[in-house]
Amino acid sequence: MGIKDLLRFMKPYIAPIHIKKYAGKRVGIDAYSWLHKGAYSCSLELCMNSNSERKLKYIDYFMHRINLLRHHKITPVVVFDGGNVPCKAATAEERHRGRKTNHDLAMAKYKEGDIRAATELFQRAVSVTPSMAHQLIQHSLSNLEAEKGGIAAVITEDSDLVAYGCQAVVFKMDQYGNGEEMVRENVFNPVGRTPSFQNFDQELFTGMCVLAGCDFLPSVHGIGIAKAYALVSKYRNLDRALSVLKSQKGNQMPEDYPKCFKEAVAVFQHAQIFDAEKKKVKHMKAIPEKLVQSLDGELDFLGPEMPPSVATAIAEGNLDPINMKAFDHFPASRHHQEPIKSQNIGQIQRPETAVVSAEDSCFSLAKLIVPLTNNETVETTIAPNTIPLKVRHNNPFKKRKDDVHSDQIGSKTKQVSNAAEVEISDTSNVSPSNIKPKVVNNVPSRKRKNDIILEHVESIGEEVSVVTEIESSDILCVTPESQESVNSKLPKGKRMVKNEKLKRSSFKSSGNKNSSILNFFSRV
DNA sequence: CATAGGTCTAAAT
DNA sequence: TAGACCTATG
Repeated sequence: MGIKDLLRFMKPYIAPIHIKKYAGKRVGIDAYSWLHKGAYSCSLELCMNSNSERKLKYIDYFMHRINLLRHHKITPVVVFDGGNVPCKAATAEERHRGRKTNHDLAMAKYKEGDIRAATELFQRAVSVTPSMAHQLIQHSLSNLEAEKGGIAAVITEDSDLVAYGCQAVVFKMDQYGNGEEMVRENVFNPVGRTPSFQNFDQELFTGMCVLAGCDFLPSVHGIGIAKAYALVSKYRNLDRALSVLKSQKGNQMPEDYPKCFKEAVAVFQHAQIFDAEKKKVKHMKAIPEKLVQSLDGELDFLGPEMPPSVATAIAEGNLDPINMKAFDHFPASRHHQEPIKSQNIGQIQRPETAVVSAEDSCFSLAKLIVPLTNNETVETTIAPNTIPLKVRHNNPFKKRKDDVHSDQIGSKTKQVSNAAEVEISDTSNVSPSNIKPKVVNNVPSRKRKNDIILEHVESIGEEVSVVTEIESSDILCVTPESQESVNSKLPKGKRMVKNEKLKRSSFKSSGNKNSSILNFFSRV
């Protein structure tokens, strides 16, 4: 997902930061990435629909991070993405037909008053088109600027956010608030950085992203981020870049690529969002008449039309945007009436779920933006037990030896699932037997026979890398102790070294001196 | 050099 | 399963 290779390409513009940089600001949060990650800590309970406390561990995870932000005086604007499935790479032709058919059928049902059937059909339309809810969230995140005091940055794992034009995007924020940031302004006002985007504007940049291949449209064969950049950079105009590309590719370019291209770009620019004040769906940015014409008046790629009543219900968290059913009424015991306090970062609050301010919330279609400020009345909006989590076994933050030489942060992209819903699949994948961690802490059950156990690394706040010839089956466990000691315990030929270049990517230094896990290692 | 396609591996406490 | 890494191929 996201824009293929974008983060790697943009590496010169990505730098480590601590989230406290955004003290006093509003920061958007792509809630699903945290939900997914948090769900790993209690996947078993979720899968088995256990009643134990542990089942709500993911709330702790989420709230811990929310509290972290609030501790740093940041106003979190949490966005729940109700979208589903990334679009499959069906041909554009099929996509269009399917969408049209389902859309028509859905509209028919809707007129009959059968909202549920209609929305089911709408979903099919959506599933073959870009997941609109997903886009909307992101778009709203990036453009709330004028409306609600602005979103200074968005925390996400999804490289798409850059294409949407967020002011700043923070990727891979960890539990201490360390992350990797890309600031829009730095991209467009570069000082001697390569690649240069000095002559780009947001539209050109977005066009480049689409050309390189995005969730909504695969790239033309042979075109990747580098060529996309070259094209846009050279012609400085999307239409011209497109026609040059067409002349180069001939019929290697799908017939409707230009049309799809325009739609994809438009999705990044003009998503529908829910206007919290007027309580209806609107376009984030007006669609120019010119665009309407060039698209033949068809705008359904931006998502189905939604009547204000439905949109409002979704936005207020009363209606599941996926199945269009009302959420169950929660048991009274699950309600949390106390306002959230911003102090006490260590203590995790347990509102069962998202907290929403009635008067200050704003959201877009199929998602919820939840501002948290100190003195609001809070209200539970989505019960965890009614929103099953779809757990994906992905790996957003993999670090490898190759990252080490880089001055920049790792190039990985993110993964944000669009699933708003919910089943946890395949428990076997998360069972210990299938986990082969490269680095583990000293949880006994995780130890393996041939583990190399390192008792201590002295200065845990210092970056250290392990450069060894570790067998792939070896697991390295490192806890605080001296480096010498570490080396003495390593098998022959293996040693632990300090590596300057690891400084940023290797270690979560701030905040937690008790951390006992050296969370980086290299394998040769 | 850039891309496409295969292979490998995963989050959290 | 998706993403990140690796590499054969153009």
